Amino acid sequence: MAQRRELMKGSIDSLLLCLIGQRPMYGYQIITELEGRSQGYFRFKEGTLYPALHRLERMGLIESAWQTLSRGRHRKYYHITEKGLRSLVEKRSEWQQFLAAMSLIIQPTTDEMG
Amino acid sequence: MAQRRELMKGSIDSLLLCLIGQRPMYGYQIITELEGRSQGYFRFKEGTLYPALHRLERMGLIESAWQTLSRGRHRKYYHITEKGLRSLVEKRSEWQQFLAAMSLIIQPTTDEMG
DNA sequence: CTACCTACCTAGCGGGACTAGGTATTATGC
DNA sequence: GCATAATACCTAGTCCCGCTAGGTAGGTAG
Repeated sequence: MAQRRELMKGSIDSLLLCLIGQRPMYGYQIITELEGRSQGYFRFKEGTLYPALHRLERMGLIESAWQTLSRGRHRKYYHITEKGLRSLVEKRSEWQQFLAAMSLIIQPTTDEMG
Repeated sequence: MAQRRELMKGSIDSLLLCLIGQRPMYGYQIITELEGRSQGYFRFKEGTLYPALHRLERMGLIESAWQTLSRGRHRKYYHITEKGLRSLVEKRSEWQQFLAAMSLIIQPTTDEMG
């Protein structure tokens, strides 16, 4: 069942903005953080995450800054922008509306069947 | 905001199975029915619906039967199959899990900020 | 130097929603 | 007769995006 993959579409940006909106994070950390917070449900592949981060940065919703740890070790931290914060509010609202519409249809129909 | 389009992916099949699972319906009817039940939220384009119906039929989740009204007028009614019913149960469960995972992340964070 | 972890990146594939166009019947209006 | 619009179906091609599969590079353990 590859339905989960499809369900992701349109939600990933909201998830990323949500996390980064709480505190600056780097890519690899986002993957483990998402898996932890969702109790194992979200397991982002790198090929999913990094392009998504680049897209968000291109759109000006997040910004990045390299941070060096020890010699040669480095991480790219992302933080949310003003525009990103506004977008996050909007995306949460979009999600709520979608949720409401879905639940109007998807209900378990305990008494409908002929 | 084209987010709505992406949110659809992975949900359309569930919506269609839900409707057809309640009673046989034809394509054009599904479009108006979905718009009505969702209070105007879902407005499927024909280029979205018909390919989706054909896909569901190819997968054996629904079956179709032509019905003639007056001379020349005809509708293709879809009804759900046994396999479709099982799939619907599964999809509803998938949706619930996705919903639970999303709500663990997407919450409005009233008290999180540093 | 092999293996695995961290940490980043990307070309290309696949699939699904949509665009834009088509067919055909019925009905209204000029 | 011709145009427009509603009902009712269909589909080739486009776009977007998650993912596959591969790469770079440093650090650590055997």
